[in-house]
Amino acid sequence: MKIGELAKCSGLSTYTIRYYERIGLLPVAERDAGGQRDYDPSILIWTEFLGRLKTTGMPIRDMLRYARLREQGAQTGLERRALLEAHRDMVRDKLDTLQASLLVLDIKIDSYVDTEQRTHHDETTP
Amino acid sequence: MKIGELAKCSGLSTYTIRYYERIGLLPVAERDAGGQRDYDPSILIWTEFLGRLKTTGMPIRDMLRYARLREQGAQTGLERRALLEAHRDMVRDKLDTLQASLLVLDIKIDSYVDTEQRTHHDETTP
DNA sequence: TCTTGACCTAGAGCGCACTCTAACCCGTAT
DNA sequence: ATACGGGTTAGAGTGCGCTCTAGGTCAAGA
Repeated sequence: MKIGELAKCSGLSTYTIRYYERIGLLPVAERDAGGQRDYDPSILIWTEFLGRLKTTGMPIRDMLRYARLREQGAQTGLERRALLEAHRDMVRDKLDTLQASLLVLDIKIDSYVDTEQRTHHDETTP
Repeated sequence: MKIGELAKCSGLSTYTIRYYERIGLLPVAERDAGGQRDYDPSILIWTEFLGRLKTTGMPIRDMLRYARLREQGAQTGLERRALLEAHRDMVRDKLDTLQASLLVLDIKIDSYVDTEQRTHHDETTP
């Protein structure tokens, strides 16, 4: 699997894939006879996991910590788990504040709806 | 209320307050005799609302759209409402994907826990 | 009077996460 | 043979959202 195909499958751009390799988020890729990157499809498991860390808001530097631990093998399991648990707690917090803000947003929107039903608005709120 | 106090109350830095005024997110502040910004406490309602848009991930350029509409007065209500509704939908989506990712994260963490109970790990997953 | 601390401006700098450019190489189809 | 559609590199550029610096003003307290 060449870089273009990995790009399609993973949703990352080829630029990003090379960038991730440069900084150590992706393992240094094997090369084919012509010197081009040649990926084992199992890389997709890793890119998908990275994507999940990313959508949950983990900064690259933390993914990097995880990636380095992973490369050091099984004895880093405890540390990786701790990293993930800390991250999970962060995600839960984010989820809570997001939920709270959603409620406020709904109330705000309702107030606009109300305002349109009466036909004037006092503008004392944002 | 001077800029330092607003900073304390709003959680924004004085840098950020001046920056927000520069770009139009905050109204151009009144000045006291000495030429220093002098805020009416009602500004806090607006900064709090901005904070909510920010924590829900609205980019500054959209907050700016909202702020400009607000300055144009009551007849922009419909447009503001539409903006907010679009944003709310975005937040709901984000909430859903975050929730899904949280589940995956939990499963992953559980797998680390299992792995530690057995005393070896096959490392076929991230 | 002098110092301190908070304020002012214009503009530069920063950290993040990409994203692109320029110049080159390689294999395949025409 | 040559053109094309991939790939390669090092390094520069981008967009976002601040954050800070330099050099100055101003009011109040010792």
